[in-house]
Amino acid sequence: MQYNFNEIEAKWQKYWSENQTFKAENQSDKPKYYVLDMFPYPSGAGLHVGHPLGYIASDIYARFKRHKGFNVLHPQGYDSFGLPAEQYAIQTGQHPAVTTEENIKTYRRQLDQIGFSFDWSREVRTSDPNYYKWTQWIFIQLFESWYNNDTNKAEAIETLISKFASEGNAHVNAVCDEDVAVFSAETWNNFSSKKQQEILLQYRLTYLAETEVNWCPALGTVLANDEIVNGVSERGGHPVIRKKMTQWSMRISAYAERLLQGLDTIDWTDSLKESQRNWIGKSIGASVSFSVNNHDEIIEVFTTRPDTIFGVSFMTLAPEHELVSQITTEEQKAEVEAYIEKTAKRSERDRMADVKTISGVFTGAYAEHPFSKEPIPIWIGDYVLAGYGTGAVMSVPCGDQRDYAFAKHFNIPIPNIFEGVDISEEAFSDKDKTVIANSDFLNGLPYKKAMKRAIFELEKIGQGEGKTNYRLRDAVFSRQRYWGEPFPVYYVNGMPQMIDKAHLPIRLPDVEKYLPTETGEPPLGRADVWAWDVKQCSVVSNELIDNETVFPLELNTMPGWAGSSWYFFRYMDAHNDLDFASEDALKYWENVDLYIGGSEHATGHLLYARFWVKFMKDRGFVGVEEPFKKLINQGMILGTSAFVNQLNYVFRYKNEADLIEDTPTASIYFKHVYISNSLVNDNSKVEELLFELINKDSEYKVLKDYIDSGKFEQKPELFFYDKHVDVSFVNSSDELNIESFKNWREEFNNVEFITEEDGTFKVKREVEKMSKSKYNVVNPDSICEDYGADSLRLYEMFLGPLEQYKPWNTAGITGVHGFLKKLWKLYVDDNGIKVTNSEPSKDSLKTLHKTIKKVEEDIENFSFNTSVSTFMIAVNELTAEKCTSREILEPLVILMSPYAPHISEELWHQLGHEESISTVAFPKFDERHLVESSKNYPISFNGKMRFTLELPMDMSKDDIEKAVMAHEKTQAQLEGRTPKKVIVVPGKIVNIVG
RNA sequence: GCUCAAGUGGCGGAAUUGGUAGACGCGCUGGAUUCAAAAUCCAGUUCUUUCGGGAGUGUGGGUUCGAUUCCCACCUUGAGUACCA
Repeated sequence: MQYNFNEIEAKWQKYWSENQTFKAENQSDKPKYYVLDMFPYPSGAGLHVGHPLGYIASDIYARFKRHKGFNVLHPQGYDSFGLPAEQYAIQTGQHPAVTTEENIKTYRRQLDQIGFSFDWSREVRTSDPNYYKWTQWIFIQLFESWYNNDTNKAEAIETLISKFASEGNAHVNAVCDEDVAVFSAETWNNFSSKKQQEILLQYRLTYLAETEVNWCPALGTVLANDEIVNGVSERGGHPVIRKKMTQWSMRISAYAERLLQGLDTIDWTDSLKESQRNWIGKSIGASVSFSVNNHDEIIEVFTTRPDTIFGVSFMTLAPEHELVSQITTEEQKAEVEAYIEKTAKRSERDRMADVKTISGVFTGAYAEHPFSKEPIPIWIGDYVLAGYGTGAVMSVPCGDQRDYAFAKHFNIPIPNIFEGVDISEEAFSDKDKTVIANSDFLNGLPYKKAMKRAIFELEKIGQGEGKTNYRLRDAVFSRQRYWGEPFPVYYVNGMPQMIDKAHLPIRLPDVEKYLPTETGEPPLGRADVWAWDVKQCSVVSNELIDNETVFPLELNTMPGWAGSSWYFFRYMDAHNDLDFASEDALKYWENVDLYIGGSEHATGHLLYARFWVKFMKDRGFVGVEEPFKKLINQGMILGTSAFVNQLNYVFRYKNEADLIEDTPTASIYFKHVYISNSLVNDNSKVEELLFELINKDSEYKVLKDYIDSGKFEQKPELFFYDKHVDVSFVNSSDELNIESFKNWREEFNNVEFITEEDGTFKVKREVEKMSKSKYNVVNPDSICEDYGADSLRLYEMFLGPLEQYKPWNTAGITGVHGFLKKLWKLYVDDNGIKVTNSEPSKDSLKTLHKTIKKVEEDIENFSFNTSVSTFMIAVNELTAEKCTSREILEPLVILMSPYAPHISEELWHQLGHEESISTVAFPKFDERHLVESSKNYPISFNGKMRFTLELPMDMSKDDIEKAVMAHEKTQAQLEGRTPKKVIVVPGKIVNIVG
């Protein structure tokens, strides 16, 4: 019987699906284990071989845990809201729901053929109204909550309202907007309802605010900072400008400290935790208020070095700082305005690229030093960022290199306040070695003490206090898109109102076009039926808006991370209509034990999900503080792109007089000539071939004309332009199939090739991200067809460590495929199964138990690549031993089943079992089988002598000493010296000392 | 600049409480089988050599009887982040 993988795989995939083999129950006697993949966005291009890497890893782990007796939840779903479907809809007019549905079908088919053990009965889709109903519900809960700093958790907004009604807001310690006015209980109660709502909005965990956003005119939407790369949009590369808009925001800053602390409780990689820590950006210091001379204004700054307060010799404000216009003197006005205008023109990019240039302007105003009362000149400079801290700094040139450079540049004095430190060349910022001098009450104090004292004194005079600052800022939650969750919000007198839970979901309305409206409103502005009738409690036509019972609905939609911030809870109870998940299900599954996905979500999804979970915990909706206990980042599988070298000749003009518009060169660009990669370095040969071509073909006469004109240097310079070629036209020796390439597209029909002498044409190779546009995509479908899903699974694991980035190379798959054939032959021959009940040999028992031990360790450590090698060795050894013993071969096939489930399941049934292999217990490792009879002990003697001595394995320490001593005695006799003393060191080594 | 990760044959990569470096696979070489090819099987494959051996895990030091593994400095590559006061 042959190893017919296609037949076997189809058979068992059908079996698993029909028998619901991997359906997880919400209660069980077994311990629970939750293995989750980051769910995919179903793109139109389908899966390539890079996508399943993480899924294969998590599937191996999930299957392993089932063998180990766990009740495993291993679900999958789709993050199906997103920009690509919308872009496609804009171009084609197709409803995103339709294309999304099609893409999901492709994904499902491709996932199924790889044989994952997903429980598809729990599938979720973020764009499904039954799912986003609960996304909307969570949004409402955020709206109905505020963050109480006293209890350090989120509370229902009603508790805040009753506090306001009974005592005002003076003693309320909440995370809120900075500009909240103080009011008494009486004033509160006399406020109009609208005024009350306005104030409450300043406290809610999601709130409307006028925010400066990154507006991308081409996409008609707002982008998050992490969606902008180098000043242009990540998708499409369109320019991005700053614009003010009223947007929903999430008060994630309330959770900054808990998000930071929580990192210590979870098992994530250090690098990932580090990037979250950096993103949160905690710094401890003080805020200090400086009064401005001759003005009422106060400038507040944040500093991490209050101990250097006596070193302040100037202040710097960001050019965008709101006080700049008020404090600037008449004389300086023109200069300051010119500077502000100049910096506003510079793009973020320019400002970043040009860190070294120092620029700034004096405002003419002076602030007063809180202690010395000396006047301090106030400058503006673009090295101070409006977005961080208060947008103003107290500049201490002796202690901060940027302040130092600024002071040097503008000849501002640099007072030294450090004991025994030379600051003539650069600033001194080593906190540990700091001793303060020339600083009144801080003299002689080291950094930490000086800092405490400074804060104490500042508080005493009411001009400052200790403060912790976070870089993490509130997250904008509105998107001007169509294909996202609609907000369950309507507006009465401009104030947002939440729609009651009973009427959710608020479904996406139909629109004619998916573009923003002509007036710049989001696409939902095009909807005709998009108003809320508070009497009927339903969405009605816009025409009925009457300011009494029918009101306009929110036009924005939620961002991509809304649906992905809580989906792991929905899998626990995916079909619940009454709740996002039942209490029992939440209590049983708790949180994700193992989460596998890419590291690109380090500061996006992974931070937002943690934020939402903490909020849901505070409000009692869930019982866990962190969503993902353990997290593994799988690396990416890269593609090996192929390029043809397109010729490009550049001619340099001889005489300046001939230059056209100062361009020193003229170039000819040979669209139709490609040159084999191994020839590109041989210029003389290229020229020879090319000139041959010129004489032959009139199309290249222009080159001849150039040369004959005499205006140019004799020798043109040669450049090559790389052009992507579909990798399917290239064989493993980098040779291009010229015919296929010519037929690929019309423009290539008549191209010329400069080939090797043997007529072959070599392409250039480069490793890049796998992508449709780079024509380097390898499709898993064809791999499954040619080698089978088990081969694909094993090979993806075998490629290298899970976390690493590695290029795909289809050639290598023959190795693991050959191994599977060997495995098959070990069990089955032409007459069917050949496994017998014969007694296993010692050697085969040893092979088996060695394999059990290694594979179990590997899975626990996620070193799946070395397991595959271990299997190969085991099968080679058992084949060599002609092992047919059931006692060996049955456990072996269980070991294999997480990695290669189809072949294992088939062999398991051939061995006469009825039940699925996935329910069988993992083989137990027995150390006794590994015990060797003897072992080579390395013996060393003061580094001068070294030999090995073969001794029985089960010898005691004393016996080893005796044996080595005996050996040493004979050795010493032979060499005519006195024997040395022998000491056995715990471990593998024996030392002999003099 | 800072933070993190990593440098081992032609290639992907094994090997750490410090103990025979290069497992396993690809590729390559030779052989068997075949009319031939594919497939399969067997042997070899770090470099070097006067066939005794010698060198060898990015570079230079150090600790150790012994270092791919630990320490110091440097170089290179990748990732993240960026004027964070």
